[in-house]
Amino acid sequence: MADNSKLPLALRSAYLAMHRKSDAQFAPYGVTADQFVLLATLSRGDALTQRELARRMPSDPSTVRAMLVLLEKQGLVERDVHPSDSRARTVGLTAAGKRKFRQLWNASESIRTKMFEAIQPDDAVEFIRILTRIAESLNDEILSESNRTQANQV
Amino acid sequence: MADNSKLPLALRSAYLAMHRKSDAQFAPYGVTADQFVLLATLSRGDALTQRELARRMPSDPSTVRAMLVLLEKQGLVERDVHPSDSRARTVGLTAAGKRKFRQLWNASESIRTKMFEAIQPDDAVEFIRILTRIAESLNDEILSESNRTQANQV
DNA sequence: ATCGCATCGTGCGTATACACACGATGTGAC
DNA sequence: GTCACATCGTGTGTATACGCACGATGCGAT
Repeated sequence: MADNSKLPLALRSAYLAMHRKSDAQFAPYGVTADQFVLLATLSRGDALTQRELARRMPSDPSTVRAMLVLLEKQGLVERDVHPSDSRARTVGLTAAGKRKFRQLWNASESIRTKMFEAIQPDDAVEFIRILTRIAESLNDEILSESNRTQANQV
Repeated sequence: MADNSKLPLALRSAYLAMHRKSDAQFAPYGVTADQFVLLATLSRGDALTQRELARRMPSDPSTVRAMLVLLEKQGLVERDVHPSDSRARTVGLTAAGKRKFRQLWNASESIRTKMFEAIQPDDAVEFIRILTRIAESLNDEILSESNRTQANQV
C-alpha cells in the first residue's frame, strides 16, 4: 500500500502553517484566524443559534461561546434571545462586525492566493472535494466500535 | 475565478475532523493526538534537541516543552543534557514510550485507512504533494523574514 | 396535564498553539 | 580576551479545542 502514514502529517502541517500565517496576518486588526472563521460563517448566514454556528464552522459549542464572549466585547457580534425557543440565543454581526469582516477578507486575500497557487488550477476542485470527503468520512460514524480492523494486541 | 475561498475552510474542516477522531481513538491509552505526533517524530529520529523536535513536528518550542513535561510524567520520554551544547537538552523515547507508540500506531490504523479511502489511489501521491506545497509556500515567507539558513539535513 | 428525555447555553478542567520576554550558554569579530 | 549577538530552554499570558456535567427549557408519548 502507499504511504498512508504521510497523509495525516501532511494535512496537519498544511493546516498549522495556514493557521499561523493567518493569525499573523490578522493580528494588526485585533482578531484571530478562528475569529475570522466565525465572522465569515455569520456573514453567510445571520441570526444563527450558537449551536448552528458551531456546527457550521465546524467547532465545539463551548469553544464558540468563549469566542462570542470575546467578540461581543469588541462589539463585532451581538446575541439576542431566540424568538421561539427560549433556551437558544441568536447570533449576528453588528455593523462594525460586517465592516471588520470586509477588512479581514481583503487582508487575507494574499494567503488564499498563495495557497491556491500551490495547486494546479485543474486540480483545485478535486483537491477541495477530497478534503471534504475526508472530513465527512471521519465525522460520519460516531465512533465505530464495529470496526474490528483494529484487532490490536498489545 | 475558482472558489479559492473554500480551500481554507475545507482544509480546516478536514484537519479538525482528523484531530477530534484521533483524540477519541487515543483517549483509552491516555495520550492525545498531538502527543502521538511527538512520539512518532521521536521514533523516526531519536536524541533530538527540543528545538529540532519542534521544527520537525512542526510545532512551537514552548508547546513542545509543555508536552514533554507531561510525557515525562508518564515515563514515555526522557531528557538528557546535550553532549556538546550545555544549553540544549536531548529528547528520546523510553522503552515504555516505544511500546506505547506501537500500540498507538495500531490503534490509529483504522483512521489512516479511512482517510486514505476518501482518495482515489491514483490521486494519493499528488494530494499529499499539494498539501506539502501549501505548507511550504506559507512557511517560506516566514523564513525570509527572520531568516537564517538552515540548509539541509535529513 | 405530566413525565421522560432530548437539546440549549453555560461553566470547568485539560491540552495545544503561539507570542514574547528572560536568563544562560555558545560563537564569531576584534 | 572581550563583547555583541544568536540560540537554547524556560516561564507567562491569551485564545482554541474539546469533553463532561449542570440547570433550564422544549417536546412527544401517555
